[in-house]
Amino acid sequence: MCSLQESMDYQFNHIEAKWRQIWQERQTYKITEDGSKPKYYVLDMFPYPSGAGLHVGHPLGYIASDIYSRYKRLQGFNVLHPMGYDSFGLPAEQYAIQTGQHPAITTKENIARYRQQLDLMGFSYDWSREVRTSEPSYYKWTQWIFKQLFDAYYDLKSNKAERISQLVAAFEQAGNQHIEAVTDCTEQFDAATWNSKDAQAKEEILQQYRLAYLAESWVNWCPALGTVLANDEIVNGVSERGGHPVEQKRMMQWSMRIKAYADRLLEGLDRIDWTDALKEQQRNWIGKSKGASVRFQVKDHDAEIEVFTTRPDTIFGVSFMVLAPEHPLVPQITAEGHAEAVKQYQQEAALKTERDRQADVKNISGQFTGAYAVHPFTGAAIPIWIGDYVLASYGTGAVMAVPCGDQRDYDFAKHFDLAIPNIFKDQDISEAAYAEKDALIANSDFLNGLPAKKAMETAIAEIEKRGLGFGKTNFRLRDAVFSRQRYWGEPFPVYYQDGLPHLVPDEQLPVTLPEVDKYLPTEDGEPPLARAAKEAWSCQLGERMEFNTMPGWAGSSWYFLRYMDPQNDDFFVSPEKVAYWQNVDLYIGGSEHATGHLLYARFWTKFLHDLGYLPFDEPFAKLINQGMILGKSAIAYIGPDQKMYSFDCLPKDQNGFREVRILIDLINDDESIQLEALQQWQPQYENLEFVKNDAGKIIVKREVDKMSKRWYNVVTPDDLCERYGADTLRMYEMFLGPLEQSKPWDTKGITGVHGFLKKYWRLFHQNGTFEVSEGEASPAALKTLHKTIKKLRDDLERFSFNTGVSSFMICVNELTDQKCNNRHILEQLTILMAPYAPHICEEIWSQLQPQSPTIFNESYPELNEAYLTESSFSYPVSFNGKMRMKVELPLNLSPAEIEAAVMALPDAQKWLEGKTPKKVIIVPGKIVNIVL
RNA sequence: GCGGAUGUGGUGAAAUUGGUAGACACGCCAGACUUAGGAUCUGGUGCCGAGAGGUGUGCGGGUUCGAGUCCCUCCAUCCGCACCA
Repeated sequence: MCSLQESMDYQFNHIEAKWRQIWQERQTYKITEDGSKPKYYVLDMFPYPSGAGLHVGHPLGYIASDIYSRYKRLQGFNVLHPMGYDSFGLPAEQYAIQTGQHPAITTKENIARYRQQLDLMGFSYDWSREVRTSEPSYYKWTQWIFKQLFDAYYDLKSNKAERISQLVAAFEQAGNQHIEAVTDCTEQFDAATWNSKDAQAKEEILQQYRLAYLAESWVNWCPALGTVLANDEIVNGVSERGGHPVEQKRMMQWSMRIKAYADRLLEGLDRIDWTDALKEQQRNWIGKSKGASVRFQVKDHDAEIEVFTTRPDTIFGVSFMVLAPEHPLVPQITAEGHAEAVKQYQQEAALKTERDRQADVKNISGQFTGAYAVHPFTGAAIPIWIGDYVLASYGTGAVMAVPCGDQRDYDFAKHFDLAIPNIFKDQDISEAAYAEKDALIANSDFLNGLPAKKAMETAIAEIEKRGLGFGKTNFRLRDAVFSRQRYWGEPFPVYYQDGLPHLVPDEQLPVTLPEVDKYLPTEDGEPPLARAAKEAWSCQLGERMEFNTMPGWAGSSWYFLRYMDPQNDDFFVSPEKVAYWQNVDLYIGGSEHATGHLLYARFWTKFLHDLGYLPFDEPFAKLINQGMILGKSAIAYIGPDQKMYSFDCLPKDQNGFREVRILIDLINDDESIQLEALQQWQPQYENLEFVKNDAGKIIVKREVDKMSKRWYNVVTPDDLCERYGADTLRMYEMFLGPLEQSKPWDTKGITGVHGFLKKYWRLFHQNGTFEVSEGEASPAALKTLHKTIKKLRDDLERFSFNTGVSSFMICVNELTDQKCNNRHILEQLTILMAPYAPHICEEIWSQLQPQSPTIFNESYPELNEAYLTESSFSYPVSFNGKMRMKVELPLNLSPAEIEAAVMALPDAQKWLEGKTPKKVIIVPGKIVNIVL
C-alpha cells in the first residue's frame, strides 16, 4: 500500500518503466505508409556500436530528433523516425585481433548494450525498421549498389551516370572519339582499334571510365605490421600500435569516381538547408578552382612536365619548378651527380604523412634534380627541384613556382637562394610574396600593364594558341579509395578471372564474409580475407575472390533508404516506399562527418537517382550538427616525492610533478577525492601518501577533455536515468545550451530540471490526490499558456530546444504562482511538453483522459494571439544610450505624445540637467533615447 | 599549413530584426519549515562602491542617437584534413 504522501510524489522510475512497456505493447511508435497524412522523415546519424557503450554525449542529438519527431506527429504528420547501427568497423576487428573473438559476436553484444541504453531514454523509434550494416540481408544491397557503380560511367552530354553497356556499344560503333565522359583515359581510338583489342585491353580501358574502378593509389604502408594504416593510426610518423615505421606506397585499390559528381555536389548545396559553415566545408573540400594546365619541356630530355596553375597571369614570374618527390618523371630527369641526394630525399619524404608535409612550413626542404625546364614563353632554363610541400595526389603533382606571388614558393626560393623575379607593378616583395590579385602585371611581355583577371584570360588564350596547354577547372576533391585491407567490412561482389575483375551475379548475392583463422593480413601482405579457405566463401568464382573489403562509409552511404523498406529481399528499397517517404526532412548528427559520410551519401544518392531508382538527388533536405558534449576530467598531482598533492597545496615550483587523471566517480561535489575509493581503484594508488589541504582533503583540478574512457571522465545516461529519470535527463540535455554548440558536461545542474518536473507534477497533485478543476480558465492563465505556445512554436521552428525548456519552466512557475489548476490549461501544457518529457506527460494524460490510448494521438495546441494583446508597455528611457528609468505608457500613443509624457516626468528633469535635448529618438513599443 | 567554428557573471546560458545585457537554471548568501531531506518554500546575488553612482559581452579600433549583435585588426580555445566512425 502506498501512503498518501507517496502516491503524491513523482515516482519517475515506476512511471517510466510502465510507459515504456505500454508503448511497446501498444506499438505506439510503429508506423506504416499512410497516403492520407503528409510524411515527415526525421533521421539520426546511426551510431557505431562501440564497446564502451553510450555516454551522455551520444543521446544529445537523438533527444533533439525525438522531440522534433513527436512534435511533428502531434501536428498530424506521419513521421518516419528509425534507428540502426553502423556495425562494420575497425574497433571490433582490433578487439578480434587481440582476443580472437569474432567481430560479429562483439558487435552483437555491443548492439544489445546500446539498445538497452537507448530504450531507457524513451525514444520513439520504430524498431521494426532497424538496420545493421553488417547483416548480410543489408550488405547484399551495398554489394548490389557497388555493382551498379562498376557497371556505370559518367556521361558529360547527359550530365549523369549511364550504363557501361551503352559506352561499350558506342566504342564498337565509333571508338571513343565522340564520347564525352569523365575518364582517366587519354588514348584516342576508333571502332576498329577497339574491336581488335583483346578482353584484357578492353577492360583496362573500361576501368578508366567505370565509376567504381581499380587503380593504383597512395597508401600508408606499415611493413612491420604488413598492413595499410589510416592517418589516424599513425602518430609522429610511426604506427600507433607498436611504433613501427610507416611509408607511402602505391597499391592497386578500388576507387570511386566521385570527381565526376564534383560540380553537381557543389550545385546541390544551393538547394539544401544546411548551415553555411557546413556547406562551406564541403565547397572547400571539393575545391573548385579555375586556371590553366601548362606543359613545360624538360631541357635535353624527351619529357614534359604538366602543371596546373590558378595563376596563369604570373607565368613570367616562374623561376623554378617543384615536383612532388614521388613524381614519376623524377628518376628519368635527375642528372648524374644528383641521383644519390634525390633518392635519399625521396626516401625521407616517403616516411612523412601528407598532413605532416603540409603542416610543416618551418622546415623547408627540397633537392635539386640537376635538370632544367624550358620556360614556354621566354625560353629560359629554369631549375627543376623536388620538394615535399608539393603533393603527388593533388593536381599533377608538380607546380610552376612563382616566388613573387606565392608564399610557399617564396620561402622555398629564399631558402635555396633561387631567383625571385618581380612581375607586379609597384609591389615590394623584399619581405614576402605578394599573393593578392589586385596589382598590375609587369616584366611579363604581352601581359604588361594588365590587371590580374584580364592577364589570366590573355595568358590562357596565348597558352592555348601556342599549344602549350589549355584553360582548365581543377578540383581538390580526389576520387575516393574504396578498398580496405581489413576483415570486418563488406566483401566485394567481385572475383578475378585471367587477372580481370568480374562481378558476382545478382543471384549469388550477398557474398558473405568468410570465416578466417586470424583477423590479420597474411604473411605476404594480402588482406585477411586471403586467409579464408575456398569452402569458407558463400560463392567461389574464377581464380579467386576479391580479398579487400569495403570502407566504413559504404554501408552508411545509403542506410537512410533502407529504413523505408528494411525487410525487402527483392530490392534495396521499393519504388512505392521511396516515392512515399522521399528524402530525409531533418537529419541530425555530428559535423565531423562534413567531408566524409555527408559527401559520400550525397554522391550515392545522385548516382542512384541517375539510374532512375530514386525520385530525389539530395538525401538530406535539412541538416543540423549537434555539438559535442565534453567531459570534465579530474586531475591530481603527484610530486617527485611520489606523494599526491591537493591542488590548493601545490608548491610554486612544480618541477618533477606529473598529472594523473582520476576516475570522476571518485570525486565529491567539493572537488575532493574519495581517498579510500581511490586506493582501491588502481594498484598504483594503493600505498600512496597524500599532502592534504587544511580541510584534510585532496582537491583535484578540473579540465575539459573529450568524454572518453581514456580520461576517466565518462558520465553514462544509465545512472542518471536511475537517479532522476529519463524525462529529467532528456530535458536537462536540451537545457544545457544550443544544440549545435559544444559544451562541457556538469551533472550538478540536473537538479534544477528535476525540480521543475516535480513542480509540474505538483500542479496536478495538490491534496494528496490527482485533481484538476473544470470550468473557465483565468485570463492570466490563458495568457501564460498562449505565451508558452507561441514561444515553443518559435523555438521548435529554429531548433532552439534549450530556450524551449526554459519556457516550460517559466510557464510552470507562473501557473504555480497563479495557483492554476484548470483542466484546459493543464491539458494543453501537457501536450506541449509531451515531446520533451514523454513519460511524465503520458502518465498525466492517462489521468486527465483515461480513455485515450496515448497522448501522441492528440493534436498540438493552437496559438490564439487574442490572449496576448497588451495595452501598455514599460518604456525604457535612455539618456545618451544609457538606460536611466522606465515608464509605463499606453501602446497607442504617438511618438510626440510619448515624448511629452517622458519629458513631464520629474526624473527626466534630473537627467536632463537643465539641458535641452539635441535629439529624441522614439521607437514605439521599444525604446526612448534622449540625446543631450 | 589549409578549412570550419566559438569567446557574455563563480558555472551552463538568454537576448530571434541594431533598441532595457545576464531571462531560465546551477552555485553561493540569508531566512522559514521541520521526526535532518539528494525535501519544500521566501528573499538576495555581474563587478567596484556605504551610497549617489560608476563600470561591464576575449583585446584594440570604427560605424550609429543606440553595438553582445554590423565593419576592421589582433588574441585564445575547439573541430576536420581523405583507411576512426
